[in-house]
Amino acid sequence: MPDGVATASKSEQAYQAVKARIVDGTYSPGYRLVLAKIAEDLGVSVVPVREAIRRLEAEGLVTFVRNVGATVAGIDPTEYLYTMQTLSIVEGAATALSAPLIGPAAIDRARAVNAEMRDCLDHFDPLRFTALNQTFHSILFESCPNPHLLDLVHRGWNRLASLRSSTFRFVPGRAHDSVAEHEALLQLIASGAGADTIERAARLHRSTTLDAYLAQTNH
Amino acid sequence: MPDGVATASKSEQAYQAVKARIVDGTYSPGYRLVLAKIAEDLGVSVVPVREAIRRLEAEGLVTFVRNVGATVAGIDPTEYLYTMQTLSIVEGAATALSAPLIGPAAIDRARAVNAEMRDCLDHFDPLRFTALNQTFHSILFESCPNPHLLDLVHRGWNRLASLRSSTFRFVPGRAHDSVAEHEALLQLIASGAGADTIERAARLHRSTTLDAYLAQTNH
DNA sequence: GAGTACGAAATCGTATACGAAAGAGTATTG
DNA sequence: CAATACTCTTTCGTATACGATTTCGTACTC
Repeated sequence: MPDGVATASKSEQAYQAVKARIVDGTYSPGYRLVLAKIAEDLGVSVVPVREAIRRLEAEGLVTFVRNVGATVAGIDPTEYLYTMQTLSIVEGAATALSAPLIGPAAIDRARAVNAEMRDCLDHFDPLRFTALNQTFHSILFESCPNPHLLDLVHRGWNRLASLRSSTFRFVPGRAHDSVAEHEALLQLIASGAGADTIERAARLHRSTTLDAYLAQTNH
Repeated sequence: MPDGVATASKSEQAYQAVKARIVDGTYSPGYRLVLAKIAEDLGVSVVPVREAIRRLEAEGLVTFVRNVGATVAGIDPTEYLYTMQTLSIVEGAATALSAPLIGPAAIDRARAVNAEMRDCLDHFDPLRFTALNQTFHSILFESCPNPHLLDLVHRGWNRLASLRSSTFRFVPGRAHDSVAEHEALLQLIASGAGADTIERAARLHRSTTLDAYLAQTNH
């Protein structure tokens, strides 16, 4: 036993490392992922790297073509639309299932996060706004008792994270609406509204973001 | 070039082969999947088999523990519930998105399939009933224009197929209701009902099946 | 000059081999 | 007799090596 903590497998290390580089934008969409090169960079052999890449492919973060190679998944607007639509569906449902299990403390936390988001609008801090936005939504859906559904939500967010770094542009007007919608959503949850109502509101919130994106790019 | 058709990779072959054996019940839940043994059976080495197993793990068909091995995924009622619930959500949405794109011809086909299902009830042919049921639902959601969502639906069905072979018991009463619900669903779609209405109906249909299962096992 | 055929380089796909971890069974000791 | 330590077996994890496939550059021909 080299140390106290359980050492992650090489394959897992490679997965985490490559995923991190994709999500944070070091490897931007279209970047060619050469197995041998990544293996050398990480100090492991190609076999675990290959496994990591295929996992990332399954999550939609990379595109893999047989006998040709892997590239960081692209960003075409159609893909973005489909991903957002799917996320709106699964996240809406996850939020609705979470709602009855969200305690007053979590609601307060979410409200505080949303207040910070409002501040970010005044100080124009899009990066922090985006990070807080993810935190806010996490609070709402993390209590979802269905782990499969929760996993789908996480995958959707990851996918978007990799796309966002290059395509998402902060739209002040939309961001303002977003904060207001968040508050409305919290009130719905606090008031013990029905699952259908909450699901509809959560889904609408995301759909509206999608519409804003489309209006911005596709005119 | 060995032959005209594109030859599948060993890894893909292994994936298909093991998946088929799980879905058709040759490998039932709990079955221990030893890499070396499968590799020998399929006439390939362990590397592609390992890749196949990990893909199946990502789809929820097998459980994998590091340094211990893989087993065909279990069937505990909680898992079943979560899977069905998730499927009801994504399939409901996929069906709603499909609805406007389903032509009269497809509706007729679906109606014919449903009629055959009714026959199966008279002749008591649960196996064929189950197969037809899948065909029926496929017709409804296959037109879904969102490929990500469609993929989630397929994964859900696969997952259930592997569980069903050992847990699902055919319940005549429920099956009868099911046929009636199918007809109602078709009428909704044919009448051009709104997406919300169709989604709700499709989801309810699956939830009811889930309830029937729970009533049967969890008393 | 454009298009095609050929060959070399790059990269992936998979087999083989060996080291590492976990589990089972057994001997030993209190 | 129970508990523990130890070894042996099984199986996985990963490195290395080599064959297969694709791609790109270059020369050749029409």
